[in-house]
Amino acid sequence: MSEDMKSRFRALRDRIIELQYRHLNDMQRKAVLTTQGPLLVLAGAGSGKTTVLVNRIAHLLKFGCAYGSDYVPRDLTPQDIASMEEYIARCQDSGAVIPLPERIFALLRYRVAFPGSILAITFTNKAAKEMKERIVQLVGEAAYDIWVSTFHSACVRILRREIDKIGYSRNFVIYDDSDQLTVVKDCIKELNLNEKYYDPKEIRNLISRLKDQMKGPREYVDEVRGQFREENIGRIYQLYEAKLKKNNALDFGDLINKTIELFRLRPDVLDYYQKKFQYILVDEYQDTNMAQYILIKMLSEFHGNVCAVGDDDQAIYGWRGADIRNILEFERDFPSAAVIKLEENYRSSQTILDAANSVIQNNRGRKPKRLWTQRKHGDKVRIYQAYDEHDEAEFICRQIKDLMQQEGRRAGEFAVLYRVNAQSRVLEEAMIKYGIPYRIYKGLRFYDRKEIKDIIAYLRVIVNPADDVSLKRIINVPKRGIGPATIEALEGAAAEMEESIFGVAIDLDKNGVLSGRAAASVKSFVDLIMRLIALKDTMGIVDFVHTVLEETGYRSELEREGTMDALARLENIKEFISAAREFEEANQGADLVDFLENIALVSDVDEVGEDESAVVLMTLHSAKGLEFPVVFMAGLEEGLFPLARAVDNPDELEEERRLCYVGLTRAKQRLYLSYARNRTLYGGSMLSMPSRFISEIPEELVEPAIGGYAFEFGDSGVKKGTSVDPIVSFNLPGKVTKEKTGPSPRFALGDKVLHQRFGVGTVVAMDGEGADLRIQIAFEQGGIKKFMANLAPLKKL
DNA sequence: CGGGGCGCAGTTTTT
DNA sequence: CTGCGCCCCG
Repeated sequence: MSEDMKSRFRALRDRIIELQYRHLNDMQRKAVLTTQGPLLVLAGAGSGKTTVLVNRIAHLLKFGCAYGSDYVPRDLTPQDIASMEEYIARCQDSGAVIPLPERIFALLRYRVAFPGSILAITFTNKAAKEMKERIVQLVGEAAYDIWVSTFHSACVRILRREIDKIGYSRNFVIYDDSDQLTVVKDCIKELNLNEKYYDPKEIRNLISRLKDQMKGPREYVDEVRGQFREENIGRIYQLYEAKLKKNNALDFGDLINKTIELFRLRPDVLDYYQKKFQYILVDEYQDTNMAQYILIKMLSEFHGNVCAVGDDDQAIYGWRGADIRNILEFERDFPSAAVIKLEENYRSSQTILDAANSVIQNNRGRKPKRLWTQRKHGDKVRIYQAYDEHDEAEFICRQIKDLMQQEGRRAGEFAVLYRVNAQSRVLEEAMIKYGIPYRIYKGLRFYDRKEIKDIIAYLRVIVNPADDVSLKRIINVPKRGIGPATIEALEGAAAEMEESIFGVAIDLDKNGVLSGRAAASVKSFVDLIMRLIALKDTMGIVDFVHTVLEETGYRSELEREGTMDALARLENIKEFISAAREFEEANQGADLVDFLENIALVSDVDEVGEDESAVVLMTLHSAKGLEFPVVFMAGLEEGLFPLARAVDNPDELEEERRLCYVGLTRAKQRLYLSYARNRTLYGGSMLSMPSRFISEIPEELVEPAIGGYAFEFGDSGVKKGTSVDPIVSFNLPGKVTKEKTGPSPRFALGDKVLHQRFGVGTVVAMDGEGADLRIQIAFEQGGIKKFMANLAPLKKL
């Protein structure tokens, strides 16, 4: 075969492969076709990164490493060249992707990937599921063997097979953060420390963060040597680790760290997985922590094909241990990495993107990016200055109603985003008042409910009787006469004998730890558990859950209670059972261990944003990854967003700004930003300045929303003379006219005043002067309220 | 052991 | 203003 023909073939091959991805933009296509070596895809918001990931995986399965390679099939004929040319011509004429003729397809493929050699990591199970579905659409059933999962699921999958090699039993249970908290509390108690000085939540979080950085108790203690309190925390951590180990339990951090430990201790195991995973893809790379980075680094060592996709501007989980340096330093960590930026946005109007670009530009230490779109500029960003949070909420509701009426929008097209969950209540009340269907998406997980945790604890004990934490939870639920003293005796004996509580309880006859009535109660509990253990493999999961509920008396107890609360719990249990049924149907042959694992790792019982008929209310964090035609961002006030505690910490402030960026880029068509001058939060009221993020948006991109109170942007949240200029300045015709924003009327103590909202009242206190005059008014109805005299809609009577 | 009262804290939460 | 955790009393 002539060199000429070879190079002709390569050129045609590459051209044909490119044509397969003509529906992608140039950068997306490049990301799909760059299969060899490390690759960082910086995917801006709405830039189609999932499309890239999915197509990339499909491409690996279909064409392997053909593109750009030297490979030329041996049996290539001049005829083939001709038909390749003809195919290209046909494609170009039709403008569509014509199915590849069999022969050409065969010529193009080179070292195609096995599904089992691809590992695709996502951050949520939902994302994993969606990705898998989309891959199935492209390549069919081959997709089932691809490892598309979260870090945690992938690690569990490995550990279930191999963890016995590092001294755990393979039926380990997974502790979620509330289990962690229980253990931490136990530790504090056991060490005779005071929960006042050793806040369990704080310590739980610290332990998690340490694990994210792969720091064990030893490393921590070394670090804090000489600091009394920290040393004690180190002791708590140490004990915590011992307890988990003893209970044969792993927490979320362990899932990653034990996998790393396994790989370090057993090079043969590492070798197997390194060779297995020829291609590794990591989505949301900006949210990875150090341990996860190390894991990826280890796994990719052999083949070196890591594709990290993410957006440093959307890194909003630093407080959860995510380390933004992972994405910023990818090129250093993976030398010779290619970097591709996806900046074309398919979601928002240019105006919205410009606003988002302007805000995020104020962050240092980011990868320069600028989102753009081929779409129209669209509407300006509307800003509403509300008198207070009620006014703000009502504005949002009025606006939603108007848009539904005038533009025929459905409720599902709107999202209201806020910084803290506490903001949702007022919004919710307004939604009710205006008769707008809404859904609040709260982080409250279904599985966190007491009754569900109880059932789960039963199931865990049945699977793993060494699980003291779960055992203690249910040993006396429902009441069966095993009080705190009894439990303490069992626990003490267990510690002494280096046994689990259940291990002690099962041997009461021999060890004589208890006697009399307590012993009898414990014995019957042990019998109950033994009976259930014997039954667990004789029936399906759903039947077994029913059996547990009957045998333990849990259900009858609730039925007996008969209160509203008990009924709600029974409802939740029903829901749990239907979740179990769903799981059973979707996973034929899965056992109880699998089910429990699913519970621990999968939180989203109900899907977000699937409901077309309701406005969705959620925090900015929860909104990540979603999009809505109309977005309201509420509470853009200094002190709330950015949060007060973030303003004097540059890193935290930047994270707040990224959060703002995430919020802005959720909007497809319309974007509203609002803030309240008077906000009551947590019982205390505060006077707030508009968020600096508002003033970071150029004036020409914004306009005041109708009906707001006049505002002048000299009062931007940032002091004059700092980097942010007070840029927006206009007055609105609206509820409040200029006279009311000018020099405040001279109020005196005892004056009767009329407030637009609260009606008639009497001035009872004054503080400050001029524009800063604060005034307290006792209303005839509604009590005493505080105002800024020159802002409040007040009239002297 | 359960309920009521008190005191206190109170970002964000993919696993 | 909530929600909870804890303590005390019946």
